[in-house]
Amino acid sequence: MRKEASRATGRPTLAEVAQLAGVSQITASRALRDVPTVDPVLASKVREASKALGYVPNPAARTLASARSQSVVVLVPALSNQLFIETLEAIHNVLRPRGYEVLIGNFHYSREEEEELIRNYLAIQPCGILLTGFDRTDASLRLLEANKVPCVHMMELTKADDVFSVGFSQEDAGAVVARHLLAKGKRRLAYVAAQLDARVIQRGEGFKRALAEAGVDALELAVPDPSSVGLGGELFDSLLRRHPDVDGIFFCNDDLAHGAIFEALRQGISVPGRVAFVGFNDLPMSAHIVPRLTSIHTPREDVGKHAAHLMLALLAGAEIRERTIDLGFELVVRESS
Amino acid sequence: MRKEASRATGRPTLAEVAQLAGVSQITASRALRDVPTVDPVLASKVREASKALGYVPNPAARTLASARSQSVVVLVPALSNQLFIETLEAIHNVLRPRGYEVLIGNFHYSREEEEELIRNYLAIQPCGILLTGFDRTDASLRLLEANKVPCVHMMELTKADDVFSVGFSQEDAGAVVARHLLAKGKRRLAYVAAQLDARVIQRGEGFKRALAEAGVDALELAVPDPSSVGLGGELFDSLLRRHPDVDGIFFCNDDLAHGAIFEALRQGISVPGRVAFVGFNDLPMSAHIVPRLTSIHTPREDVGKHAAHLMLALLAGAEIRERTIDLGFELVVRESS
DNA sequence: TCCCCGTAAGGTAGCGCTGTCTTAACGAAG
DNA sequence: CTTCGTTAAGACAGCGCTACCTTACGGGGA
Repeated sequence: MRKEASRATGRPTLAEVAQLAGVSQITASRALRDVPTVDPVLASKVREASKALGYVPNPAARTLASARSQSVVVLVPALSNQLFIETLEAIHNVLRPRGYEVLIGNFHYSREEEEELIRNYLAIQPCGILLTGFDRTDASLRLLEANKVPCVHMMELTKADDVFSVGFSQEDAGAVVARHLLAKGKRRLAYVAAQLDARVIQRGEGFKRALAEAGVDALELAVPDPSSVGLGGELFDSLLRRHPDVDGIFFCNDDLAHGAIFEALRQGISVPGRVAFVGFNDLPMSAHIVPRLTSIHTPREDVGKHAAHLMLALLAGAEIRERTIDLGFELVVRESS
Repeated sequence: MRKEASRATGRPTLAEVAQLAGVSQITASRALRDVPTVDPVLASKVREASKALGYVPNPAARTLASARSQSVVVLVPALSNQLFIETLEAIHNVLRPRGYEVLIGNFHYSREEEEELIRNYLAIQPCGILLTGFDRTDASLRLLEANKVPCVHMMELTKADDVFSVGFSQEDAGAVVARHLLAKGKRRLAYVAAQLDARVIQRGEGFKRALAEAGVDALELAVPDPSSVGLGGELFDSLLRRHPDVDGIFFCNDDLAHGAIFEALRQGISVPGRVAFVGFNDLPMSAHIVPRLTSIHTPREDVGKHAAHLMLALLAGAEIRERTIDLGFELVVRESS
């Protein structure tokens, strides 16, 4: 029986579980955390008692005592992009069933905002952080370093082997698009981009490098504004005015490409007859739009899944052989090119 | 100076702030929480000391001591629907700057999964819960009741005045669409729906009721499958086969309508000439698709914003006069009807 | 036979904060 | 001048859990 301290939550505590199981509190604690030094017989007694009482551990007490929460923070640059939603969902599906809380931070493509989020989230003593890409402020890096929180980087890869990353080569994807458009006989090619984050720039680099290797010049129209369907139409229109002879466009994401398709339809411009379009990410809509959009299919769910599993391995203190997981990408050729 | 207990986090604690400010620990605690019984002079001393040390409160300790966390749980039926993303973003923008953690639970349109989430999230002793709609299991209701967590319901409204809700009338929105299509001279009208949650059904009821009042029969094609662009095309196609004379369709959301527009374009069916389309939610793409889609614009950001503010008022113990906040909706007429 | 050491269980003492009760101080009323 | 009520500050005792250290026990080697 518990003493009637008015501040108690009323929920069963570890002490009650231990008492019912006839062991000490610390043994019950160890049994429920699967610490291997506990006699299996005692451990099962503890689990029975826990179930009988409907015991649920108090995360706050655990965090306070161990100076480490069961929360994993995930920082993404946007939620408006369906891409990251799918990654987050995959992360959730791995971590939640294993008792981890997933905290989402949206830094709106701002390094400063990301730094602020890191600063704030460190207060809750997360057991791990999943980050998007590698481009962040020095202060962010120092904070992460000083707090010794395991980090996994998503979406991009790196040569550095002291960091963990799960993703694919954005540059290679750009190059594949370039070669695809060249193979289709297109020669007057452009990269149209918005929201110029590191990955968007890498895609463009890969695209332009592959064109240069083929001896073809690349046009480019890149604006820092947030990406949107409407912007895609505008950018296509202004590119076309400046370069009426353009015959192939690589958009840095599908949203822009969708907007361009609508604009082309309005202007009566044939796609891919007069100009071919290629998008990036392969959002669900791209398979249905008229004309269906050729796009790079990115493994965003798998990125989330693998990143979460890598984090689990780090938390378990496992020896990691592969610090870089390249999940590749796939060019899905459809009607628009 | 702190004693060198190896288990300490190394971060400054409230005790150190209190010592530097020359007050007791509890006074420092009260000062930083803006408890009104603290002398303003002492309070400002405490705030200075806190800033000087770079003090950040430990949420776990606070939660353990007060038996209530600074976390607000938000339960939504889906993240794949852009609608809820915008609502979540608005909630974040209100609650995070005020020191609350926002925890997102996605119950995938499953009452059972929602119940499970409620059960699990109660373990962290959230200070409030934001819920979507009113349709949940009895066990869920009992859990919420028993734990005395303040709740705010989003998206739908209710007559019951012992609950807090922020949203708009889904039925009225359906009725407005019906009257709009009738005004356009359409007489062979259908409701096409997927993912039949309470709100989708309410929209259909409003639509059909308004048609009945005008003496017009309503066709209906409703499937429980998850909504998607592809499904919209399929549903439109099968409706058209069964009822080639249909001349106006209300889709339960924009995704379905977009898919139908693509399908119509493929089949060479004129929209709105032969059949008019109306969507629901007014996603960004609807203003750009060809033809631009008529839709009900729903105030999802405002729903999030107002729900969060209502929660803040509840947490502050304020007296709430308006327990129901009706934010309305707007029919945006475009080319498709 | 004794000692040492490895392993499993327990005792103890916090982690950092806040609820509750108590005390101190002060002005107003009798 | 005393008494009382009110407000502000502090003392104290946990909240529920786990890290750390200690103890108990048994087996193997000298």
